[in-house]
Formats: sequence, structure tokens, C-alpha cells
Amino acid sequence: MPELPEVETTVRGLARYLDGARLARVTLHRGDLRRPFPEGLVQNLTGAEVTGLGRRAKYGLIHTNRGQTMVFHLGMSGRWRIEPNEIGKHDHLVIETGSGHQFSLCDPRRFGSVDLIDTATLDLWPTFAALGPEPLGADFSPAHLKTALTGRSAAIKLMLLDQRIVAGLGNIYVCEALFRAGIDPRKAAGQVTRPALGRLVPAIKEVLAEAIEAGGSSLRDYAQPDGQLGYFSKRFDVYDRAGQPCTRCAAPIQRIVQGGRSTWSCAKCQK
DNA sequence: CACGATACCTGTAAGC
DNA sequence: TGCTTACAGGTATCGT
Repeated sequence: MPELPEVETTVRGLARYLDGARLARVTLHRGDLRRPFPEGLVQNLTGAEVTGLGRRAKYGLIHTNRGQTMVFHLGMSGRWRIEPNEIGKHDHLVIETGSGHQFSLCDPRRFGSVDLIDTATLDLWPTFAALGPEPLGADFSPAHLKTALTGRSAAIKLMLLDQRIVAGLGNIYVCEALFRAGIDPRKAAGQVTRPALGRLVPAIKEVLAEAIEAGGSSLRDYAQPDGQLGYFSKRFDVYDRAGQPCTRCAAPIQRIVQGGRSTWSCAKCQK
């Protein structure tokens, strides 16, 4: 669920209710996700007013009028439920606004995280300082990739998952972008040619933009407590399509394992 | 430092 | 039906 487009869609969905709202009640139902919730989280958020929302890489940002930003990461299985009918065992953090809307941060695998960071120095927060450029930003260019990947022997697939190279891609969109760009995911990153990088950058930007747009048209899904995302999944060319015909050449899609994770690709279309 | 392997945690689906 | 295994959208950390 949560790669950059899903986080962006989540943030937009939350903003409709949270932007300008007062956080009337904040409740923790357990003390930790991947890490403990920050000291004083409930106290610092309760009564605060939300001054805006945003996103950096796969992190969602909720800014408050107390000079702090709640930074959330959804890990593998996290999502925000809007107006949940009931609070389940994986609803770890619950927020109620002054106007009576309720939200819960639900994360069964608990690979997610929540931090409370001073807004003024958010970019200096070590976690953010280490991130590469936003893939949808102007900084993310073939020239950037060339610089970042020169001399690297690791597979291009794995380098694109490295958030220090470019921040926000995950397994799905890396597979999809490499297919669109016609690049073999096993290729050493430093060996990817300049023309191929010239195809890769727009392929990444396009697949992300399409996924955000598809999510954006289905924001009301966030009002359904058990609603799954997956609007964009109908459009996957390779992800989770092992053995099925390539959308371009009809050859069977291959599944391999890289870095312990699945990669899907077309052996004929990706060289 | 670069790189690969492993750990973290829970749920689900497939296989026997 | 029950048990076991493989796998899942991510990231931090530990060897080599």
C-alpha cells in the first residue's frame, strides 16, 4: 500500500478533514510501532491546531500551531482510517477533531513510525537530511542519477529502492518504472547507459503521477473503514504478474528475487 | 564504504 | 479441518 503515491493520496484525504482542525482528543492504544511513540506525543498534540499537511518521500506531515510537525510513516501495512466504525487491535493512535471527526492510525505489522519534530528544522532532522531528492521534483533528473549511480555495481533495481538515491519509490513503482524504461532490473546501476537514464527519469515521474491521479479520484475510499486501495493495481504492467503475458510483447512476465524481495520484469522488453 | 543478508511483526493464502 | 510454509507495499542494522 504505502509508497509515495499512496502516502500522497493519504495526506490529501486527511487534509480534507484535518487542515485547520483542532485536535480535541488524542489517544494511544499501545506504546510503540517500530519505535516507541515520542515522549509527550499526546500532550503536545492535544488541543493543537493543524496548520497544514504535507509529504516528504514516504513520510506524511501534519503541521501544528505549536511549531511541531507530526511525521508518520506507514511502513508496509499502515493506513489511516477515517471515521472507523470501531477501534480494533491495530488502531494504535486515534485522533478526534473539534468538529467530531475521528481518525485512527492502523498498522498491523507495526513497521511504521510516528515522530514529533520541530517544524522550523524539519529538513535538518537526520532522517530527512539523509534522503535523496523527491522523484517528482526538478532536482530528480538524468544528471542526478548519473552522478549518484556512477561506479555502483549493485543492481539498478536495488539502487532505486535506496531512499538516499531517490526518495519515495518502493517495490511496485520501481518494477513498473524499469519496465516502462525498458531496463533490466539486474543491470549494474553504473552500467545503465545515459539514454536509458533519460528514459528512466520520465518513466518514474509518469508512473508516480498516474498512480497519484488514480488515487486522487478515489479519495472517498478513505471513508470506508475496511476499504482497500488498489485503484492503480489494475494498471500494473509487471508487478505481481508472474507468468502472465507482457502488455507490450505477450512474453510471460518473470519473477526473480533481489535483496530478498520479488522483482517482476519482461525478459524481452527489458535489456 | 559498498553490498548482501537478516531482523523486525502480523496476516493471509497456498500446499499438504 | 488443521498444520506448515511462503510471502507481503519498508527500513535499520549487522557482517564481510
